[in-house]
Amino acid sequence: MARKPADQSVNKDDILQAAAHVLQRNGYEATTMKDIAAEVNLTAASLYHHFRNKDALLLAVLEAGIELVISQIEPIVHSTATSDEKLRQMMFAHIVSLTRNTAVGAALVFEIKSLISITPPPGQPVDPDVAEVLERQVTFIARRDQFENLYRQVLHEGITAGCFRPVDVPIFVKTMLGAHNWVGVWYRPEGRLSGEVIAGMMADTFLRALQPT
Amino acid sequence: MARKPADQSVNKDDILQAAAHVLQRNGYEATTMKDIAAEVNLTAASLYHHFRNKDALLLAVLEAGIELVISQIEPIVHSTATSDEKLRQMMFAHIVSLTRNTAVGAALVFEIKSLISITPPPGQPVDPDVAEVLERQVTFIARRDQFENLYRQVLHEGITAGCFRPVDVPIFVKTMLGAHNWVGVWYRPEGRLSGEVIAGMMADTFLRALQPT
DNA sequence: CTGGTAATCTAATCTTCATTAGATTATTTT
DNA sequence: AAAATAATCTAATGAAGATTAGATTACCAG
Repeated sequence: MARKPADQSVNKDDILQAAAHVLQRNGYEATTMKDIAAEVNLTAASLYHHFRNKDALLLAVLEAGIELVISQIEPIVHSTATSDEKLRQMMFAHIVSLTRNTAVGAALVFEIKSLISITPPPGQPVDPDVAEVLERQVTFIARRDQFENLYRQVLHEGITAGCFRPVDVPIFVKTMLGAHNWVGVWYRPEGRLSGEVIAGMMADTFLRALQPT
Repeated sequence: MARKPADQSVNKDDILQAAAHVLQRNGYEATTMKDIAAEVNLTAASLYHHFRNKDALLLAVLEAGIELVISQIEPIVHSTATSDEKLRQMMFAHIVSLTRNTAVGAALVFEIKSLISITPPPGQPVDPDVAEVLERQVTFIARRDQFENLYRQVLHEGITAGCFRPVDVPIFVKTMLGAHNWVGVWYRPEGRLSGEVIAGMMADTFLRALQPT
């Protein structure tokens, strides 16, 4: 009993998807390797063939999530649209993305903390595996900041252009992002409204809030 | 080595505070009874004198949190102020409260999921302890809904009065609450702005978004 | 004072994981 | 088709952590 035929064997991506699902359901600490493995019909031990350890797996989920979102938002920032159009598009894309992939969306919201609390062990000798995870963790946080910066840039740009009223940019962005992130938590595909409709409404909310008086 | 002198012995409230802190730091699953106990200079075993089990303790933290917030928001809803004044006061109070007690605030945001995932064991016989926790869990969720309803009420009221533009109330409320909840995550007392200033800005944001055109 | 109760402690117990070791078998390369 | 590699499995191992059992001691009511 060992290797399955090629077309049944899972790849990293399958595992990431599965992990994202389980993560959404249970949260990081409550998610066991066994749970994840079960989703793809493997045993827990098999996962170690694909990922160093549980932390590395989690991190991979988050990395994939943030990269996906960034890849959708970044082009908009560098487009030639006006600031308010840019912002609308960014919010729309971001929110729709979260509703499409609530698993990753919720993971992004909820698991950062687990992530942050992986502190380097007080002793001197650092296990290379741990070191790598630590490193990627830092990179991930940096990536999140870059993402937040995309919104900040557009805001600044718009304020300077007089297209938006002057607001405290960092606070306004946190306000928006909080609202957005939360969507990944409460949105249900079978709910009353589609992701697109919701995204439109929310974008409206924040754009109106920015209208110069 | 046993009972400490009365003035050094801890009460439930001390433990709740401690639990809230640790919870904020580590998240539910990663928080050990030992961690909590350590904050109040007890051993893990001693906590069981005060709480049935870990779930009951967590629940107590969340219950205290939501009750605190509701107690601050509810009177405003029933005051005689105009809808927009009410809403401003509600948001202000809510956000300030979250910045004052980030421990509980963050717990409220993050731990709902742990809470929700305590599903009744598939078998028939239900441990009375588990039953009680389950029951309180339902009550807690109901309480959260009631809280959300306070915001909905005021929104409706304001829209009917023509004081706010017509928005999709449920979505707008989720948008606001997402933004608010998130404050409990990023706010740092040593940060650039005070809780009050932040609360004011955020309230502004949403009130402008509601202005009839 | 003396018994009763409350609050703690220490020392198990019992599970639940993550992770590792050591096979086993499918695919691919040569 | 033999050798190398990849993907799995089963069966440990080990540690962490919740919970329980059984003292022990402080404080209070009579």
